[in-house]
Amino acid sequence: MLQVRDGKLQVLLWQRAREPFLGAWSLPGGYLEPGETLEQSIRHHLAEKVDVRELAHLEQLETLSDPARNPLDRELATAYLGLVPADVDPEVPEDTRRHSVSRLPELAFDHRAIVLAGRDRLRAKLSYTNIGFALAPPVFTLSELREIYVAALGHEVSATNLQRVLLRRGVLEATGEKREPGRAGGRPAALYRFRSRRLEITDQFAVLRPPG
Amino acid sequence: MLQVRDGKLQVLLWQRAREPFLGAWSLPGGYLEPGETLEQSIRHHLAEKVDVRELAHLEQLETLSDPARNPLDRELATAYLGLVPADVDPEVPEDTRRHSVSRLPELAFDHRAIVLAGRDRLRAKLSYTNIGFALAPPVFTLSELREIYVAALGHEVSATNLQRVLLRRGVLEATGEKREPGRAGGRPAALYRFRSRRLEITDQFAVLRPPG
DNA sequence: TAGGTTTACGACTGTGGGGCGAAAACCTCG
DNA sequence: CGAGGTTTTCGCCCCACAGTCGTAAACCTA
Repeated sequence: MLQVRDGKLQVLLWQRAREPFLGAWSLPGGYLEPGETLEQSIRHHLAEKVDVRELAHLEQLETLSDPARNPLDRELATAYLGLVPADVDPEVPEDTRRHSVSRLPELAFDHRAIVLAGRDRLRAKLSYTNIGFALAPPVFTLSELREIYVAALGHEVSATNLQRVLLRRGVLEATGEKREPGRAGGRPAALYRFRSRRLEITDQFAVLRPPG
Repeated sequence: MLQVRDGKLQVLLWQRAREPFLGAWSLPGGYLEPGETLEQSIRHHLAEKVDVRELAHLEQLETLSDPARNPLDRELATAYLGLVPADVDPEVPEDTRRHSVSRLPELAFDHRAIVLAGRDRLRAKLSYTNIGFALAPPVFTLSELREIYVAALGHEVSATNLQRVLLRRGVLEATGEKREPGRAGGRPAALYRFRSRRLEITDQFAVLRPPG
């Protein structure tokens, strides 16, 4: 479960309560119950830690099958990527915390690789889909959106380009309102929202398109 | 297992020998053995049907978990996409055949959706990676490569653009040789090969690149 | 040697991302 | 109430690169 907070991309982790890797930080999850789909299982286990209704996007990453990934027992795991908007701040239990993805502690199992794979998937999709809707609040200014992109992508982003690209593709639309001219002075910023809150591919890959 | 043959994108199917879906066409596969990774299991089950050494590329697609996907029993399945170059023509057993992806018969389980997902994954990666190496023979002319792309993508492709794009990206390199001026007359075509035979991303997604 | 066929390659066009600087719209302070 | 500072917005120019087209090259057959 990734989220942008305090200008950093963070991941929700909790401390394992049993062997193997007792006490180590790990991704939330658990065993699949009979009659459940994997997605239902993810939501179900996540609901024990946080408010799942805030989950704006959930997609499957990969199924790990290395026989040695669990030293005690043979175990398969299917990893999912979940995204939560930057403005939600749900309470979490004592054993659960958010960690910056750029400075992860030691993680149990192959969870470090999973987190990095999720980060990379997110970065790629930020460029060619509207997936930003799952990281941004319902309405926002362009500079707020820029900060979210900077945190998630890990490099500078030009506000000018961001606006041009997302508007041209029809990803964003102006609400018509302006942010209350707050504390710091400066021109009041226009408010935008994502036109759709479902994943859509907005940049058909560059080359070899069908003619016409 | 996808392959371009006779100008069409084809998929390897076999007829099920037991319930459920007895007699229906289905994707090759089988149960995971203890100590195996999923990829080893795929190769192992595929080897019973065809020569696995010809498999130029293999990647995981998705894990299916709908409890109703198998009417008789609860069963998870992890789908893989395998690619075979157009020039290999391995013998297959009696119960196994290749079908055009654009005209699939009734398939067992959710296998139809898997085949279409594999096709779509292939089409996307043809545009932004060098994955063509897994569909093309070791050396080829540009028009041969064009036909492969046309079959896989399902629409016309300009040979001029294909050459420019793949050469500029450094995906292709000329062998220096020319095809034997064969039967039909015309200028003899230069031969090319893929510079690498491992999957590489060659088109970093269009937008919001790091500055510099 | 003329005509047909296939391949190769150059020139031109258009789309869209990236950079930059000026203008707009607010604040605060003197 | 105006000057100066800050933040946002917008227009202009550049350029990389995909897409189109037309012509030249290099082979065949008759």
